[in-house]
Amino acid sequence: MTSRLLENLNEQQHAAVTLPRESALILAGAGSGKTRVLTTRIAWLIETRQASPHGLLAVTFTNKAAREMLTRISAMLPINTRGMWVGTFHGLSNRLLRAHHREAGLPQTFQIMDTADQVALVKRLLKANGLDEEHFKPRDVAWYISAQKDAGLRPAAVEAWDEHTRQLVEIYRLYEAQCQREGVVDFGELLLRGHELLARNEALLEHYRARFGHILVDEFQDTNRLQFDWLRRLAGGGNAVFAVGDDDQSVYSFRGAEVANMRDFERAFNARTVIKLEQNYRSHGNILEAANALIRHNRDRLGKDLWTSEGAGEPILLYEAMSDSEEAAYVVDEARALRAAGVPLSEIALLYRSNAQSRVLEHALFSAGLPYRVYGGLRFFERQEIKHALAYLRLVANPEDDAALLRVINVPARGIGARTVEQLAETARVAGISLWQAACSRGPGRAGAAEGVRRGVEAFVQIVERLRSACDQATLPEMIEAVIEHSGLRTLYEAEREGADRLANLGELVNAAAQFAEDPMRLVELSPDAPADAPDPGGATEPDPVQAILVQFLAHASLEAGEHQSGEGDDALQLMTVHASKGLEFHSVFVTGLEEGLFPHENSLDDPGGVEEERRLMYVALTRARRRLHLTLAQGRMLHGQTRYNVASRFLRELPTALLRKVGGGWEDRQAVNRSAGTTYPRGAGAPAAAPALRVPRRRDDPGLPFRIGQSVRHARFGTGVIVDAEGRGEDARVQVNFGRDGLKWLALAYAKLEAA
DNA sequence: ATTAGTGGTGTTTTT
DNA sequence: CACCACTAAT
Repeated sequence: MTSRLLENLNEQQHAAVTLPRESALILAGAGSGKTRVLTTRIAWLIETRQASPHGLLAVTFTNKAAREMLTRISAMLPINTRGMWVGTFHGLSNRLLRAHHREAGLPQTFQIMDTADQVALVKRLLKANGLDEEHFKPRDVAWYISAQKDAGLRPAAVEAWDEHTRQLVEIYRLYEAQCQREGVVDFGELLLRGHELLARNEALLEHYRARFGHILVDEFQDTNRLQFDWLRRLAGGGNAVFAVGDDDQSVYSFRGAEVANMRDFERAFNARTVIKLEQNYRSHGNILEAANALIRHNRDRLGKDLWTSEGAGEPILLYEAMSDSEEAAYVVDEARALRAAGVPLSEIALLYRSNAQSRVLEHALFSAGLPYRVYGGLRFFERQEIKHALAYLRLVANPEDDAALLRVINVPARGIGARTVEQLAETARVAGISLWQAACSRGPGRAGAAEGVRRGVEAFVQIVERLRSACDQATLPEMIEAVIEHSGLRTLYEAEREGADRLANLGELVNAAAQFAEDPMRLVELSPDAPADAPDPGGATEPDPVQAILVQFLAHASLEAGEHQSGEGDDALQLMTVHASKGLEFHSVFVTGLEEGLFPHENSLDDPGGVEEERRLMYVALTRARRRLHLTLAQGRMLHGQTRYNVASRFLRELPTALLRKVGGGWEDRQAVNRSAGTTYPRGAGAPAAAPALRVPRRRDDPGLPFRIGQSVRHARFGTGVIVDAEGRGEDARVQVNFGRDGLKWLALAYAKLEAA
C-alpha cells in the first residue's frame, strides 16, 4: 500500500516511518528530518489503522515541539487532534495526576511550583529549622532535591554516607512534608508522582498500557533516569516505543539527562532495530563539514556523520572584536546587510551561551533601530507583578497554598512584617494547620496582638475572601481583573515610578487569560478529565468548572512560562541561548562570545564530560544555520561588572581553517567580505529579484542629517555631548555622541530625541 | 513596620 | 552590574 504520506521520504526515513509495531531507536542527526519522521509515523499509523489517535502517546521536551507536532499532524490528516496525548513529560504527567489525583494522594487543585518557588520554600524551611544558610545554600539545596527526584529517589532511598548529606536528606524530607501539606508539587515531583502512581496501581497501569500501543519519544537523548523509567513502566511488555534522538545533541545533563539512556535503550526496550538518519537537508556543505569536524573531537559517540547533497556554500565568517560592544556593532552591521539582501530578520538568529550576554546585543540593536525578540531570559510568567497576581489566584483556587500566601500577604504593604508572619507560622506549626487557617483564626480579640497588625491580617483575609466570592461566577479574565483591582495591585503600581510597565504586563495577563479561555488546544494540553474508560476506584469528583479553568490556567502558567510572547509574528531578529535554539533553524546564525570561559563555560571545565557537553552545545549552535554562519568573539568583555580578557575558544581551533574566513576589524573590510561572501539567495524567503543592493551607510557629514559632526547636542538622559560620528540616513540614521562622563554612545535619530545645544 | 541606603557576593544552560 | 541581606533612619 502506498500512501501520499510516504512521498519524498528518503530510504532511511521511509524505513523508520513504516516500521512494524516494535520498539526502535532512530538516530537522527541535526537537520535530518527528525520531526518529519516522527509526525509522519504518527499520521501513517493512524491512516493505516494500526493505531487510533486515542491509542498513541507522543512525548516531547518542550511545549513548542508538542504544538508543532500537533499542527503538522492536523495538516497531514483530517482528524481532530484534540484529546490526543501529545505533550511534554511534565505536561502529560500533570494530566495523569489531575485525572487520578486521589490515587496519587494529591488535592484536585494541586499547584505547580517553579524553581523560584522551590528555592523560597527551601529557604523558609532552613530558617524554620535553624539551619545555617551559609552552609546550606537554598539554591544548592533546591538543586539537590531536584536531582534526587530526577534520579527517582525519595528521601528514604537516598544513601547518605556523611553528615552533610544526611542533613540534606533531612531537609528533603521536611520539604516533601511541607509540599504535601500545601498541596504543591515541583517539576520533578510531577514526574516522580506520576511514575509512582503507575507503579503502585496495577489496574491503572494495565489500562494505560492497553491503551497506548504506540509510544513515541522525541529528543530521547535528553531523558533523565526517571523519564526513562516512566517510559519503561508505561511501555510494559508488548508496547512499541519509537524513540528518536541524537547523542551529539545531548545538552541537558545538568538537569539529569543521561546520554547513556540511548545506549541502554535497545536492551531495556527489547529493540532490535536502529536506524540512522544522516542526510542533512538543512545546511550547506561548509557548515556541515565544520560541525562534523568539531564533534569528532568527542569520544564515546554512537557514531554518525552527516552529509548533504547541497554545495559547499559560503565560507564560515569569523570576526574577532576588541570588545563586546564592537562585537555587537558587527552583528548590527551584518544583520543590516542581510536584511538589505532580502533575508527577513526573523531568519537571523543571534545565539549566546548565557542569558547575560544578550544585554549588550540588545543595546546595540535598540540603538540601531533594528527590531528584535529575546527568547527566554526573564519570562513573562516569572515577572514579579505577574507572580503576585497569580499568587492571589492560587489562594482563590487553594487557600492552603502557603507559598502563595507568603508571597502576597504584605503586597501591597498592609503592615504585616516579618514578625507577624513568624507568629502566624508558629501558630500554624503548633496547630498543624495552614498559614491561611492561622490567619483566619487570628481574629479579633487575640491578646497581645497590636491593633494595627490585627487589622492588617484581617484586611488580607477579607481581600482574599472577597476575591473568592467574586471569582465564583466570573470568567477567567474577569477573575484576574478582580485580583488586580481588589488586591490593591493596581493602586500599588499606579503609585510606583516604574509601575507603568508592570501595569501593562498585568493587562497582558488578562489578555493571556482571555486567549487561554478561548483556546481549544487548552483541553489537549491540560485536560483534568480522566479518559472515559479509565478505571477510577477513587471515584473522582468533578471539579466545579469555574475552578477547573483556573487550575488549568495556573498549571499552564507554571509549565509554559511564557513561551509565546507578544510580537510573535513580527519580523524581528531572534535572540536566544544556544540551548533555546535546539530544534530551530535559520537562514543566518551568529554564534557570539566564542571565548574560553564563556563557551566552553568555565564552570564546565572541572566536571568530567563537561567540555564534551559544551562541544555538543557548540555543535547544536553550528547546525542551526542553513546558509550563513558567523562566529564572533571579543578580546575584552564586561562581566561581573569588570572587563575580562579571554582567549579564543578552543572550539574555534577545532574547526578546519579552510572552511573559515577571517573578517577584519575595520568596517570597510567587513563590507568587502559581505560582498564577496555573496549575498544573493536564489530561493528562500524574500530574496529580491534585482541584484541585492547593499546599504552603504555614510560615515561622514551627510546633508540628509539634521546634525553635523562636532556639533553639541542635548539628550534627555545623558545630558550634553558632542557628535563624533554618523552613519545611515533616513530611519536608520545614527550618530555617535561623546557624553564625557557617560562615555560614547551610538544613538538612532529615530528614537533618541536629540536637540541642538 | 517600612523604606532607603550600603556593602558583600556571585552567576550556565531549563521542563 | 545586579541581586541579596543587613542596617540606620523614619
